[in-house]
Amino acid sequence: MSWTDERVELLKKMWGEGQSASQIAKELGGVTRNAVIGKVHRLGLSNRNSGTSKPAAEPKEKPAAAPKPAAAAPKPKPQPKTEPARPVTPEPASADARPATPARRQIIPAGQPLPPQPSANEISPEALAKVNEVEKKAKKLGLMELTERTCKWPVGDPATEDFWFCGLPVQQGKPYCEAHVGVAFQPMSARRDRKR
DNA sequence: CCCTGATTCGC
DNA sequence: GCGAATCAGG
Repeated sequence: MSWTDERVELLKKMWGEGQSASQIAKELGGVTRNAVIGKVHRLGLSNRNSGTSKPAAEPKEKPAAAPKPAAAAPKPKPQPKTEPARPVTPEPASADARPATPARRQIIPAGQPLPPQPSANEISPEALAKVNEVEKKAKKLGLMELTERTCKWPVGDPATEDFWFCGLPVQQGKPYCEAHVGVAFQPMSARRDRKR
């Protein structure tokens, strides 16, 4: 595959939209992300610097480094960092209004029976919200579909048809995705309750 | 381990 | 010019 006009334009477009090199490569097909990045650089549009701690030049070994050609290209439209914007959907699982009592909420709110909870039962509401949210977009994988890098957080009752594993990309090392890692690994501030 | 972009250098 | 290999960071 060669860099035809069209392909280059798609590259420019996608890069401008903030797509990653690998995504662009996938879209284009026939090229690797390396190729894309290389092309991006050659095109001189690698501008996506926004504070990456790397202002100074790398003191590698570059004898007689030619100064960058100060070709001033007319840039009336400085591509502002287009933030993809997360369409966060705050889904109030339960509209339990309690204005008079801002007290702590019950344990786990909505229906889903929480899986293997270490022992603690006080997980940050934020983490829980995240879990509830993430379960909506879970891959809902079956046991056989799990791999080394799919979240193995179980949801539902194993005795039911309504049972599946999260399946989202795990967080480096951990067996769970980010959201589930949040509720899985608690500081173990568990309080031995249930005084016989 | 997964991902990201950046750079180098033989082709 | 091209892009795999490599590097550097998250």
